Amino acid sequence: MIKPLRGMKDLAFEDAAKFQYFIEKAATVAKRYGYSYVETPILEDTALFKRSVGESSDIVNKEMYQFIDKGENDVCMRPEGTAGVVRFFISNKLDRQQGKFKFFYYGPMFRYERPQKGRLREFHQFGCESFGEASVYEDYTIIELVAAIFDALNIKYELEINSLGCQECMPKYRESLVEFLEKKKEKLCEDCNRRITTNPIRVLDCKNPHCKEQLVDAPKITSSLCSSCESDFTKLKSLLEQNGIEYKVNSNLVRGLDYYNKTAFEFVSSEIGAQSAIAGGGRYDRLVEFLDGKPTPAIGFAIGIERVMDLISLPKEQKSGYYIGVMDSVALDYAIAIAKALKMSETVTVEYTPRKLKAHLKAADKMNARYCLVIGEDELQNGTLWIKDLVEKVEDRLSQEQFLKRNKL
RNA sequence: GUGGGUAUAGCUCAGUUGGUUAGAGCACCAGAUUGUGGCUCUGGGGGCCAUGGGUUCGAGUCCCAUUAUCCACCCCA
Repeated sequence: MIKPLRGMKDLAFEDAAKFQYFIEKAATVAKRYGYSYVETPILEDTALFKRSVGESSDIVNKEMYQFIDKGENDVCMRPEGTAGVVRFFISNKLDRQQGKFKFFYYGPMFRYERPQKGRLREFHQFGCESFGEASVYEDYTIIELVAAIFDALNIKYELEINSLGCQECMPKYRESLVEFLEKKKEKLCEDCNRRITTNPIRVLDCKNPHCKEQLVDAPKITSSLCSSCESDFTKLKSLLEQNGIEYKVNSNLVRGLDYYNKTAFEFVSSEIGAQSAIAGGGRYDRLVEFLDGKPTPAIGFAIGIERVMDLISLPKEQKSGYYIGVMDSVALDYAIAIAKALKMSETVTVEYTPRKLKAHLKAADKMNARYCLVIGEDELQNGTLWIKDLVEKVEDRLSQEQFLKRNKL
């Protein structure tokens, strides 16, 4: 038996319904915030991700589905969504226009990781990217947008924010952090020691309790910000407060992708296991430039759809549509013709196996149909239909014309 | 990449210290005075006990390997 590949799942039945429900809600909210839909290719030039996500990140280092295609191009299945949208933004020369552009997208992402709860190799993200707006009001608004999506879906979350500083303050902070870490070197774990040179900020994020202990009095980025980053961060916090969005400052919050600067945020759920980040995002003012576009400030986020799946409860489904059954196979042709007309406007299921009335009613009930329509011997003889409303519990016998007229067909 | 757990019916799981024909619930199908649903009762179909090796008179049960899967580390949404 051929099974789906490791870390890949079929999406069907209730999960499929939840997925569509999520997309519908999220897209509706995103559109209200001025975002329009964009779909970019799943396969991209490997260089795109190396240059955007960053060579130092694990994603690029060891998790990419990368291969050489038949034209000998080095290609890669996208591990995240932002790079593709930024590439689209630049390829279409939108960076040369002065306007502001906002896009939302959703679709599959691929990372070659060991699967566990909330972590698949093929997973889906819904994300938004806003280009051309440097104001901190946009930082606030995009966080508000994520919150609005979760609110629309009745999902509980905790919001954590941080500022990663800019070109001015980040390098200085980095220096002082490295200095601090060098002193503690022997007491830190292997991974942390490696990170001191590769990506020192990530040390702050280490889950090892011994490391955490050592890092208590590490210099904090939030107290090393330059005046403009500092005032933006303060403004962001007050905007969140004014608008009733609860948050916690987490000065150890580091986004795993190299392109972030200034505002970084994460939405976390305590109800879904170890992989608790349900959305993450932040500002990436330098990324467009890195990818050969004109310098353009930008900010975005992504929601992990699978992570949020268990937190969604679908509205209860009402009985609807028609079930058509026959008690004798001679009536089938007749049933099919009626079904064809009905299908212009209704969901219709025809059972081809002749059954007793009781079995048909049972089946109609099982599939949540509103109406059960049965053609038996009597109906066949005098050209009528027997129809029962499974909700109102009333039944009727109509001629075919009467029935079609009643349904305006 | 590193740990640990699990693998028996379509699904959720029982299965005694190894012992005859493999169990339940759910789901499915059929019946319970002639053509009336959701409840109930009765019956039925459905298993290479993940795969491959061992140990044994005898293995679903014990041992080894492989594979899959889950959870955690790591990483991240």
